[in-house]
Amino acid sequence: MPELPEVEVLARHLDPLLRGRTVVDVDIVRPKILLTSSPGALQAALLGARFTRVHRRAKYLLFELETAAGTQCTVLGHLGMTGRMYVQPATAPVPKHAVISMGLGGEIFVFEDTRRFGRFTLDAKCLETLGPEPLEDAFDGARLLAGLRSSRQPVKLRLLDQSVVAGVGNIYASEALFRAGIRPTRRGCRLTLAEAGRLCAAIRSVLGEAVRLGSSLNLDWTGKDAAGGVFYYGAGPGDAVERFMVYDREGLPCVKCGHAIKRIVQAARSSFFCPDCQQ
DNA sequence: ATGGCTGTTATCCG
DNA sequence: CCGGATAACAGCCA
Repeated sequence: MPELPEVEVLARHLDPLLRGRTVVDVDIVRPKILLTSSPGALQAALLGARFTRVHRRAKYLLFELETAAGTQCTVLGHLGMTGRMYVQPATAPVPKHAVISMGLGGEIFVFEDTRRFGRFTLDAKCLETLGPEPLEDAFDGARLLAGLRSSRQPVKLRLLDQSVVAGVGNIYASEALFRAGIRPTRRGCRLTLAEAGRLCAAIRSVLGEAVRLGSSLNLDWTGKDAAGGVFYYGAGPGDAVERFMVYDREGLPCVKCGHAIKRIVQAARSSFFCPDCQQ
């Protein structure tokens, strides 16, 4: 489920559920998700620790804890492509693809991830190279343009580079470029300041709207019933919420001009755009 | 049913 | 150094 809005909505969901709760049991099912932290080190940090805050940076969930020893500690969670996190009753069966679970006394905090691209780790190195948070004031057209100019890549691929702007993924990159009227194949370093300003505004609006929409919905966090209703909201059966304007709409009419949406492949990933609105 | 596709990203090669 | 390809995985769809 993981781009900035989905991670932000999840952090807001988990914060009140976990804050103040104490970890009484830890089950690390897939130690590969720990990166460089050892299972023993993570176990030691978590066992007896109390959650003090859950928040987000880029696509990472940040779990702030006060350890049993009384020290402050941050655990990073990343959902990869298919990660989910939720709190379930202790009596419910732990899901097939659980990678780690933590007993909270009466309830269990579960991280499940079928493709196992996710992470749950004490290793904070991956935060060091992240670019600006797109929803913060410091992110503007000039800041974005500076990032776009650091290579000759197509602008779509620049947006996926987390050191340029943090939290944009494959779906919202296409959506933002559509809103800004910029073709994904344009070299990022060739954009004008005015175009970068439009793209910056488009990124902020598309991410901001998705956070607001996701926060307003009553989501099924386990996703067991609906066909993936939690992620990229509006996919649920009978749900009339508009989803995307170009992503996954190859051949369908552009919502603005009616021309058929095109799909191209860039760095082995699909990009979608309107050939008329995005010259 | 086989192969191509999927919301991520670290690493490997040319 | 740069940028594209691949690998890490499992499931879904045509």
